[in-house]
Amino acid sequence: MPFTLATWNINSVRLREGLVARLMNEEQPDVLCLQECKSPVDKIPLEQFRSLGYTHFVARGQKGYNGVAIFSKIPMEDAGHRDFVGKGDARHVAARLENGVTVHNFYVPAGGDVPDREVNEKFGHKLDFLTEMRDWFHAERPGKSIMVGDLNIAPREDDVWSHKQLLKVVSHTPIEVEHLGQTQDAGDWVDVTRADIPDGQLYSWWSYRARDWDTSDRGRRLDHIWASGDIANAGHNSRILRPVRGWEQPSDHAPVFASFDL
DNA sequence: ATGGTCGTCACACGA
Repeated sequence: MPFTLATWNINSVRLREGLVARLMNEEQPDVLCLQECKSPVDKIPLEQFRSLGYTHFVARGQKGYNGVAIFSKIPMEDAGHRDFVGKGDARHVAARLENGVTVHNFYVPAGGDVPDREVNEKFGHKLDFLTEMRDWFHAERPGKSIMVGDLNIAPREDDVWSHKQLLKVVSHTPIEVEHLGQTQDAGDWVDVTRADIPDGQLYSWWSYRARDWDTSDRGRRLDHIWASGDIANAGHNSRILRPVRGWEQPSDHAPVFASFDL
């Protein structure tokens, strides 16, 4: 049974309820994973999403920060969550679809401005979070799984507008790329987006601070869809919906899509 | 080289 999955950092699900509904209406992903909901779970607007067919829902939330949610038209059960780095942050939730596929939804810490854990504890937190993900995936050996989210790292040279100018900018530093690579290897994860679209610049995030994000096009690919090796071949039709970044009062992230024939 | 913009929550803080 084929299905389509999307991941989107929404930057407040309450402020952008209408944009979420528009994406559901226009694109109809079977499963939609959101990050940065910035809302307690009991204040996430559900009614409109339910009326659009997204009758299944799991989430983790906290007031004002972080927050991850999975909306699905496919029946699914809560597959738990983990408090990486033990700060009580709502940065991970998992669900098991009725077809047996487990979906992990992550929001990796952004890491602050200075890429040095000695002077910026947020950068250390980001690296520690990735290390704990690596060790967990190594122990769990996930099979028949998809892992998505805002990983806040653009690993490849063609995942950023300027490799050279971003080498010392948090999200593209070698130590972050190394940590992300180890996390990917530990779970035998395949980068589905890049398996589908191996060549060329690819971005999912453009800063709010640019005068004209579309023209300057200084983007980064921070949002990812990975699949475990046993189902990675089923992934296809990957795409990033760049026009969504130009919708009214948008998130600074565009949604990333992939379909799976399973 | 610097500052540029958002969202949340009520003062800065995180991104």
